[in-house]
Amino acid sequence: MNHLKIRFGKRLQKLRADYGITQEELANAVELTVESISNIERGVYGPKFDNLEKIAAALQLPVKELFEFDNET
Amino acid sequence: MNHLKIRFGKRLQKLRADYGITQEELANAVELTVESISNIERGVYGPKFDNLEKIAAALQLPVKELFEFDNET
DNA sequence: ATCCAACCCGAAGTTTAACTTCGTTAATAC
DNA sequence: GTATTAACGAAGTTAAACTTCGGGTTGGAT
Repeated sequence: MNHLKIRFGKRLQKLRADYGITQEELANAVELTVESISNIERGVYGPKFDNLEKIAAALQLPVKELFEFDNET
Repeated sequence: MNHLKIRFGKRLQKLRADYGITQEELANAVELTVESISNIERGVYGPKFDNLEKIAAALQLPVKELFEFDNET
């Protein structure tokens, strides 16, 4: 239905909020700009593979958690 | 310990084998070359976001399944 | 009311990961 | 011996990911 990028972005936004950090703090941890984090959360683009790993590490989560969407098997 | 790319590649290789198709057949379904599938399975690089989605679709799996590794929480 | 923090949202430019295209090698099976 | 499947390198191309500007909005302090 929705793109993966959109769903991933929303999922990231929620997990980051739950973790209690700002886009800027996540950006620093992942070594990206705030704008990039914003773009990723809005589904403008997905992160490249290396940054997927860094994002999961920053939030202290396994990568698969970032792809755990509602309504999915 | 191992890179995400390596673990992802191995996971993909297993899931593809379980699904019973060749690299070439997956490549056709995803609109990539066989060499690219080979590179991804060997962890040379990870797929871009759009192709992540296509790979999961081709194997009729949710994306998160591709990141379900052994020994992980 | 205004300052500030956090974030949204384009547009235009840059970088480099992802991808392709060659070619070679090797194992298995028929 | 020849298909099939896949590993593996190197060199070149493409476009997704990322940056850098800019301006705009919201909500909560002071």
